[in-house]
Amino acid sequence: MARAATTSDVFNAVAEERRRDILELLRDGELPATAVAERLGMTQPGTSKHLKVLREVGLVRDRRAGKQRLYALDARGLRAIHEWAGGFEQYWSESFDRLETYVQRLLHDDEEAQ
Amino acid sequence: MARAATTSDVFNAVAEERRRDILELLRDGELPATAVAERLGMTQPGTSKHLKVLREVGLVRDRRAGKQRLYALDARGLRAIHEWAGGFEQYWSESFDRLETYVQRLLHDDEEAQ
DNA sequence: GCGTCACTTTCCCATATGGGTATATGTTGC
DNA sequence: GCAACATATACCCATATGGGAAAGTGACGC
Repeated sequence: MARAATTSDVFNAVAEERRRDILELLRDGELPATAVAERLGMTQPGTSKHLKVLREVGLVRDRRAGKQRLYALDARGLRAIHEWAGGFEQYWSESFDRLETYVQRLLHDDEEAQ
Repeated sequence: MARAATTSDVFNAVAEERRRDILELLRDGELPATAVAERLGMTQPGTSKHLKVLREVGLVRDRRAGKQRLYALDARGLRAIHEWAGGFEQYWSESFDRLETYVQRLLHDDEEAQ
């Protein structure tokens, strides 16, 4: 097997930095595909592909406006990520304490080794 | 170019569900690699590879304990993800409203088209 | 209908993945 | 030193990626 498809998951879709950039950009409002490409300095076909991935996982919506296709953020899917990471909140608060315990254990092990 | 390395980012590391499972498991405390494999029903080499990725991005730490190697969660890196997703919080709250606007615009477009 | 603009899709490629199996490394106890 | 146990690495494979270039689709204005 290979790596999971980028479209299999919001997590996978968002793993690509370019796509995170796109989402951030779209916070300011709808934009046509070309504008996204320009503002992020990406090629037009490249942008189109990234937008497709985001569309497939439901993080953006698109609507036609004449020849243009306007892309808009649909951030609801990001909530799952926020909540998943939030489930670790107490642990990253404790991390310093834990790290200290860990370091002290290492030091202790060294003493024993000598 | 291919997809970004799984070790290039916390986002990429966490895109793999198996690795998220490992992190969740380690919330209950340190575990030797074999225990992780057993509890998640993964092969030993597979687990070892996933743990390596998590180690390289700093989401787990390991220490030797005799023949065993105990892995512990270091959740600090997940904070970045939590905060990044949190930056969209107001948007997923608004999403229903936006979706409505969007749908109405679609309906409107249809009317015009007829 | 036709040219043009705005995109999307198709191809091709280099790359790295995750999974399995087999093998190597490291540590302990005798 | 050696057997046994705990992990890590090396190999192999199928797969999908992101990027670039080129070709295809759709909508508009004349």
